[in-house]
Amino acid sequence: MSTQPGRPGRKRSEESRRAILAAAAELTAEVGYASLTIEGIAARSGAGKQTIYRWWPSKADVLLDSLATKADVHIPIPDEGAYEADLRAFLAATFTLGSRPQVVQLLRALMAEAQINAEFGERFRETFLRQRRAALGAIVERAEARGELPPDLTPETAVDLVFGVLWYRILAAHRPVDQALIDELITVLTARRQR
Amino acid sequence: MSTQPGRPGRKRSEESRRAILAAAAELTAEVGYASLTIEGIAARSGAGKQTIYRWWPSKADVLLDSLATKADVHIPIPDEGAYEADLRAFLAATFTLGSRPQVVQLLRALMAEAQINAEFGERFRETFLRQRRAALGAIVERAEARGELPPDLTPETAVDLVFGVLWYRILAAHRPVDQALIDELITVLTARRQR
Amino acid sequence: MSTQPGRPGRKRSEESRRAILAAAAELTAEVGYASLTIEGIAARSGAGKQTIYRWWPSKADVLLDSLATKADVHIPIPDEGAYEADLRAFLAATFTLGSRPQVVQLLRALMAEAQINAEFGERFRETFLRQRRAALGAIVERAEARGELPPDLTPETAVDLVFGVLWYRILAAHRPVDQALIDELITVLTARRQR
Amino acid sequence: MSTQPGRPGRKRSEESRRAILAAAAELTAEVGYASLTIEGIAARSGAGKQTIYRWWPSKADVLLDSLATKADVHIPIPDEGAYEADLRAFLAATFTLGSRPQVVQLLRALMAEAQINAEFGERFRETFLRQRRAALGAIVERAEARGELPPDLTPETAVDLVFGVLWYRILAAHRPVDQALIDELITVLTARRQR
DNA sequence: TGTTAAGCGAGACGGTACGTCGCGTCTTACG
DNA sequence: CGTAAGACGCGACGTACCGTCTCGCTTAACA
Repeated sequence: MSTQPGRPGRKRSEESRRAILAAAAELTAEVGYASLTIEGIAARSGAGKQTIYRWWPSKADVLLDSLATKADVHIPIPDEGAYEADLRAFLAATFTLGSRPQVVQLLRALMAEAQINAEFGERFRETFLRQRRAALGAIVERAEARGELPPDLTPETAVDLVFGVLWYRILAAHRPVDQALIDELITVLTARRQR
Repeated sequence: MSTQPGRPGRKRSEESRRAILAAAAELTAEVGYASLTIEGIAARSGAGKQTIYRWWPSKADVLLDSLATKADVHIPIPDEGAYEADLRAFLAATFTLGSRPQVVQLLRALMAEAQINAEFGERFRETFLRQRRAALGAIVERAEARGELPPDLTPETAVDLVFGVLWYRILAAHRPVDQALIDELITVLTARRQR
Repeated sequence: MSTQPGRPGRKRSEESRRAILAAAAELTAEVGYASLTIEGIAARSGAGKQTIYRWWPSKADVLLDSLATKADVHIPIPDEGAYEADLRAFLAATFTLGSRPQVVQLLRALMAEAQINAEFGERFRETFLRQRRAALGAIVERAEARGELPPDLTPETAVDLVFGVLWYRILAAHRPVDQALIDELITVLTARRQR
Repeated sequence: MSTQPGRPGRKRSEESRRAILAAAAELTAEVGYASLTIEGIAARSGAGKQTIYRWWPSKADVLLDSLATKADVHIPIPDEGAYEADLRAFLAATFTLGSRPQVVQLLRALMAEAQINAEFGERFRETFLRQRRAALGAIVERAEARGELPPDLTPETAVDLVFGVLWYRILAAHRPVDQALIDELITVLTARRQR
């Protein structure tokens, strides 16, 4: 995706790159993903279509790149020593993100495209989804090693449960993720409630 | 969507309807949802495009209709008296469905379209998703009334958890749903294990 | 190029056809053949690009069709009984046509395209050029039968000489064809001058 | 079009120039003028596009230059003292050239471009066509001064007749120029036969 | 012997048009 | 009035080249 410096020929224009990512994000917010077109992005950004096709294989990849640009999308792996605190921090961070309508709209579009376009699906899973799973996975595995996970609940399934609800609310239920859900999730994912 | 009987003119052709639904399902399996087109369905089924547009608002609606045609998609609400048995029956039925690749492919396409096309999304949620939620919801609410649900777990969230994992595995993880997951889900959704 | 009447489906739109031919001729006059585009013709005529591609294989074919539309392009084969009179009539008609700048511009473009695009060249020769050759050819062959052609001049070459000068003036010399040239040509093509 | 000698900087690369002219000629023969592109010439010749644009205004000018490179394209003005001998020599030389398919293909392309691109047309006429006219013109004018031209045939028209047939056969008739035509032309252009 | 300036291959850039695909609408003739 | 057929206006696709613009490098003439 980037040009080595020691080569002949004009360098990739960083200005165009930024303009394209910005235009794509704006247009998605304005007209929706279904009406988003490469031609529209080119026109809005002042770039030529070829410049977009040169660097991204599809409009979804432009959006994926644009999403990565937004700073707060990167969720750190919390490690405060305590399982529940880590979990709470992770969920809070993730769900804060989920409360921004523009980001949610983007996530819905990307997940949809991933279903329809297998190659993009691969990229989406490998880059975006995997990172998120890894973050929560680290927390949960640490907990399991300390025996803080409920018995009969593998770390894998625990992670599936969390992301499952999160995505289900975004994709199917259209209900916001709130504090109550966080509490319930923590109840489900910790052994403490057994008494 | 249907023709009143007591009126002049030719009646809707049941033959065309079936051919269209079949062609749509076949083509989705063969070329994928992204490459599915109304023109393609018309050509394969021998119908005119107008006939399709007359009875369905979009290609996704044709597929949704085609899905409803498949017999075993209709999941009954089990009521064997015992919460865990009901739950197990529901999960088994649902997950059996999820093990048929063609059905899974269809579900992925419809869920994707629901993200991209708001009007279809509405129809998809109202007809397809709601029925399923209602089935599981009935079971879980019965359990709650009997105090068989874990404390701090509302019926709503319990249902979200189940469908969340199911859809997450279909849409994001691409891992099959197996017996192990069913057992874990039952563990999470019943209070009994706490002691 | 035409639709049989006894078939299903919408008929070819005669209105579109006319609008396209007119737009093509106008645009050629306004911006020149080099800047003539199918998109431009579509925009000006209010037709879709596909409609143009459906009926004509290239922009040159549209122009060729448009040329055939102009009434006075059709040159009759004169037969007044006398060779020189017939010849004079044919040359006058042909050269009158050659004095209309728009037609000349069109002819130059078509002849150019015929050099560059072999398939169009074939069509241009078979439809347009051949008819003209046939007209003059009839006159000259009649004259030869009566021994009115100069000795050692085959009818073929006689026709080549006439169209040669005509096209050469149009394509290479950019000089108008005038009465003097007609007189000289008649001198060359008749045996009378021999004395 | 050429670099002044007394200045700093790298000199024009003769090697590139030759490679470009050769590539252009080869490609025209291989894919035809319509598919000839500046990018193609650059790729084949190993030159950069900028180098081509620096020295030639269009692909047709490259070909015109390439044509001038071919040795036998330069037709001398014969002067053997006798009109008919000069004429015969000129026609033979010209028509020999016309029997080389590659040269003919080039001439067709250049004449076509001259119709379409006015500026190139000007250059083509001023450099290429004018020289040829001058050569034949000299012969014919000499003959006229000696009274060897048929009466009522101006030198101008005589030259038009010759080049007319030549180009007509190349552009429109696609028939080779043969000895018979030469004989007929000489008959037409000399007064001798009249008696 | 450096400095300066032009030419060079490479290749990204903003554009324009291409020819194709599919949309959703609209006649047709037929049942 | 429903139906298969198919033309229509439309909009976007992804591609090909255009002519221009950096890049880093090479090659000369001049200081």
